[in-house]
Amino acid sequence: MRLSHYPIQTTKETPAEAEIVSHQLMLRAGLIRRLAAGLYSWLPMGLRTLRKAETIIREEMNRAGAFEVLMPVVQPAELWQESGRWGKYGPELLRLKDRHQRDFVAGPTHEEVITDIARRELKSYRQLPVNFYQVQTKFRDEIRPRFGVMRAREFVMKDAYSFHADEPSLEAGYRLMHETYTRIFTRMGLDFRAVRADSGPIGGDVSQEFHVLASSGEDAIVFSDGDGYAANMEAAEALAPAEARPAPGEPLQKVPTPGAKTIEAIAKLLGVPPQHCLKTLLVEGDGEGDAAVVALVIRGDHELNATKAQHLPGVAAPLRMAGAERIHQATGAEAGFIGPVGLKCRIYADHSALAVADFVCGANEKDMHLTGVNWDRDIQGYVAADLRNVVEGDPSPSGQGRLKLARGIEVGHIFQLGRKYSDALKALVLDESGREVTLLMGCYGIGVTRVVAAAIEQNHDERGIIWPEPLAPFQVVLVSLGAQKAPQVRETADRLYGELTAAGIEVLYDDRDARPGVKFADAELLGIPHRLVVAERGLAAGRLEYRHRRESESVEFPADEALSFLRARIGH
RNA sequence: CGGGGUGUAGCUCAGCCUGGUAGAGCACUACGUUCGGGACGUAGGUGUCGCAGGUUCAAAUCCUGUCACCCCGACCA
Repeated sequence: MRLSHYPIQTTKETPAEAEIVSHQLMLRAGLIRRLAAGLYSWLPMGLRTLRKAETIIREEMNRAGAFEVLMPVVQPAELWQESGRWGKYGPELLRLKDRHQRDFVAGPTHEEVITDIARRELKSYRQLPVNFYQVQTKFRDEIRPRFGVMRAREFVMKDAYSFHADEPSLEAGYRLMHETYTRIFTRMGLDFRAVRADSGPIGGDVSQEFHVLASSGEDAIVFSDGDGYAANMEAAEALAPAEARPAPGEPLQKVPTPGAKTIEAIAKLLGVPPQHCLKTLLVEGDGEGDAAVVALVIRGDHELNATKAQHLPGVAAPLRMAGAERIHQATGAEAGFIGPVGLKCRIYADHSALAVADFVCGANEKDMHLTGVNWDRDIQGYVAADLRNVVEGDPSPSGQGRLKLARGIEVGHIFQLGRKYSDALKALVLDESGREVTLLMGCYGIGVTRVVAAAIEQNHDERGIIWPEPLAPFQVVLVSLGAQKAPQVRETADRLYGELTAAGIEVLYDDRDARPGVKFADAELLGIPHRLVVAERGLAAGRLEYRHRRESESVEFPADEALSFLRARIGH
């Protein structure tokens, strides 16, 4: 492709709207343009990369025996009513009416449609297992779209759905997708981790997320340095401390703590470390009276894990903190002075909070705290639970090593759905003995547009993008310098362009009448892996210049060996 | 949804406080010089100052409303 005729506009200045580096670089390199909040157009250069990602995904899905389909973006409300999600899905679901006032949705995902296909097409266990996938546009009306295509409202997703007659088959299909995703992200040249995700009350290892590691990632992920354990923060288990709790050594005392509503303030005021202060969070319960709130007690230096909390019996899901009125009703005090002593509501205490003796907590009385508090002696009827986020250095739940924290960008999610949709939509097949059985389902997503952004987030420098080679829009950028006044430069570059292209190499030929600085800067901003420079200087000696985007020094080589030289570099 | 902020040329922004002929840089067009790391000169085109009302002799500027966009928050008492 000749750059002189390629519709692309790069900019030196960073657009004000872009906060993270991938968004900035995608705009500066002219890969995408914003149409409205969370809606982006892909321009030719950007689309080439998006297609590369799609192609890798398709090849690996096909290799795994999945079948590509294409389902409608617009879906009838009836299907969503049938699955129950019409009522449950919040404002993220874009609802539309057609001219006949019939309700439709812009599909945020396609479980309903694929299950409808399955119940029509699948009649016998002999047709199973089967995996259908598509690469298609989704719409989710995000509260706050941001970070460009990283969290857009409209985005391209590869979604796959597998159907099985029994659990072992579902598990095998799930494992196959795990392998397939690993192949996909490996082929893309990304540094990624598969982590356990929150699998809900069902339990078991049925949901995993694939994260591209990047310091700017929105998600906290956790992994062990001593074994294979990896999970996202929501799902990462905090073990109970191994050491036994010391015996009570102090009497229970009430002390005035005027205005000290935070752990930090109390720790400072009373001169105790935060881990000896326990904080009591009141959340809404799922009942009336004493069951209207639930108390959660964690150590002052720990954070509540909302996902864990909302799975506890008696806690309303989704988790909501109790309002000031509820807090007053349940404790007689206000937030900041709450403690577990004397509470009538259900009390859950985090394992690590239970290991503390002679601790400080709120007195359930304004401007008062208790010191020398002890479990069992002063508080009874509590239940031990895992309530907190793990912290760096916690022991690995699977036994070996300590936990480390990292940031990740979720680019894939695989899930054993079970019968949730097949039950609701009555997707059944006949088994070997002629009995009707409900299909088991797995679903597997990859955010294709997000993968592109994540690749940049992980691979860039101050000059621009550094594409992993499998995702680069072009493999080679061929730069001619001074072609206007040196005909042999133009001739050589033209000939090289023809030869390399004929050899099947994707070449972006910068034949523009621009100054060297402009050409180099654009080549680096665009992140093309291999750069070939044709200039009068080297050509006089019969030499060309090569440089990889990741390297800082160029190398020269004989001009007539260009093809073999490049082939060796590209591995083509 | 709550709080904060911004809307002026294709882009980045100044001008607004203190009302008086709409600006700079980048980008774009032409010509000339330049040519191995985002050149320079000359000339040129470019605007419903987000939109609607209001105040005023006069509004980008003041007032009211409205729309759009951005940021923070919406668990950590």
